[in-house]
Amino acid sequence: MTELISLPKKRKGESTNWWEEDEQDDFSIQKWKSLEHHGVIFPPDYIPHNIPLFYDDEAISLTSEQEEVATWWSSVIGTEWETKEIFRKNFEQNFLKLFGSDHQIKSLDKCDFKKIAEYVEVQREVKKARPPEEKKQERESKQKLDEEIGYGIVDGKREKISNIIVEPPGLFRGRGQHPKAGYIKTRLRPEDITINVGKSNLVPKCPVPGHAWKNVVHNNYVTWLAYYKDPVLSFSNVKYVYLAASSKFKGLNDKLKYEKARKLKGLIDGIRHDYFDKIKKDNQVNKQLGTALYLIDKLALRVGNEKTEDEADTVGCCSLKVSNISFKENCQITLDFLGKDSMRYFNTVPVDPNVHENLRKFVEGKGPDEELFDLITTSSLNEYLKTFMKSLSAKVFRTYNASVTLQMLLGKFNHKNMQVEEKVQFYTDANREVAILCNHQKSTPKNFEVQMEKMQDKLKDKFESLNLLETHLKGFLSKKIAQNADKKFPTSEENTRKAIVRAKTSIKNMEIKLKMKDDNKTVALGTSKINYMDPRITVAWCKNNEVPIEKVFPKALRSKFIWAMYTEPSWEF
DNA sequence: TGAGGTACTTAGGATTCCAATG
DNA sequence: CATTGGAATCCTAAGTACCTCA
Repeated sequence: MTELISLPKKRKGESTNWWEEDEQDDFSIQKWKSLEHHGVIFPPDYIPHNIPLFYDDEAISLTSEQEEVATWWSSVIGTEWETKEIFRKNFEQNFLKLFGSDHQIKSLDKCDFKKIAEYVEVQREVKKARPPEEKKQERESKQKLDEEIGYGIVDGKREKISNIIVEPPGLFRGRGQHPKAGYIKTRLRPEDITINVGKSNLVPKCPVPGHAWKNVVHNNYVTWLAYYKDPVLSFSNVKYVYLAASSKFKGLNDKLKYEKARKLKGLIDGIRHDYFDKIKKDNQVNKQLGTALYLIDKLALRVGNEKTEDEADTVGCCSLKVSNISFKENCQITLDFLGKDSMRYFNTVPVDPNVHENLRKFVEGKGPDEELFDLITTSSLNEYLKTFMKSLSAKVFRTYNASVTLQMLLGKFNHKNMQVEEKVQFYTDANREVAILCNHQKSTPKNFEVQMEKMQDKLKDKFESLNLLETHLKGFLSKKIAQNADKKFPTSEENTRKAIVRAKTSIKNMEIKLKMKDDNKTVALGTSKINYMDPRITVAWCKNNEVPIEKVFPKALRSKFIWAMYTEPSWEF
């Protein structure tokens, strides 16, 4: 077997890699012994441009704070945010508050941001048009800064930090119908930040002169380096600063996640047996538990925690409403609801007859806004799962089903002689099936249609030149001089044959590309690759089939999954 | 048992990068 | 050499899960 992945050399008797160590178990209790880092840094202060806002054709000069917020709005103009009702309404309220009730500015509709918007546009152009050396220098100084403070030291090992710059101020872009979309996200100061470092390690210096961190703690039961209250959702949300995906903290948890899913694989037959039991003959609560778990297992639904009034109204399995389900003939149901990120789940599937009957009963006598599963909660469902395995919870089913599906699909591969590109396409097809199972979507790229047409045209051209080549070849065969004997056509029969082969592969590749593009129009492949499919399945498959790993895992994924790179070709999920 | 808090994973869109193309 | 479009990465919102406390 060729070694297709370049790996750090292992030294005899010395193991510096966490995934080769034995002490992974106590990670669940104590995460580290020493932790050292440079804290967080803050986005640059706002620099005013002193361009006025016009109100009833009158120039209004703004304070720096008002101007900054007005400038945010200016860059929203022309995007769909500008006309999004909640966003606009919330912004107006927030914005007017900055002026006070006796100020003449009383309505967003009458505000004219044109001059500021022009300025924003010009600045954008200026930034884009910077000379390349300047851009390069900027990039380099950014890298240097990152090199200096973008790393922490955990138990003596240098680790990348994922987010050292705290979130800049701006307008809150909540997704879907988020009740707080358009709120002002205020600027964070050192006084908002709690720092976590080792007791005997240096406390990071506050980067803003004359200011100080809110607090410094030494909590080694957690993996975060710092946290702050979210400026918009401060009542509930906390933002953490963590190490990057390549770190031991993240990698080890990731590995444990997949190991848990593999354990579920060993139990799944018993679990399915048990929930079918519950579906059939138990009391109402158990009927709901069994039926909900059936949907989670079969359709890879999220568990669906309750949400508060201050969030977009989305659902998962346990929070499904009567209006989200409809019943079709042949034991089919249609689920239609907005899930995480307000992405629509819309699917018609046949279900087990008992499930179908249960669901019909759950709906009986309820209004459209009432809960389908009114007798259970996500906690009670997870409690039920704990009876099978102490660390089992609903989300493990998504991981398990995604990984099992990938393993099964890749297991069908038996085309070792394929071109690498075709092998990659096979992999992508499997990836897509998983993504569809998990309902990972993306919006159709802008001017997708135009680009498809362009590619179609190109393909047509390629067919035409293939035709010409074949005619040219016939010329040789009938011993006539080909009429295209000039310029761009090959001068020998052999070369013509070669050119034909080249043209054919080129057409084939183009067709593959075209099909992939269309198939992937609305399917997001990345999410399942990053979060759901055990990377060892992919690594083993690549090794077995001589596909270089970088064809399927870009750099960031190779370092995230460094622990999986040593997987043996014979490994199975 | 339910609400709120905490810590972590998962998610799509925006932005940036980079290589192919004219 | 500039443009452009797809891939890769960045950003931060939005989930899950579990704990504590009344």
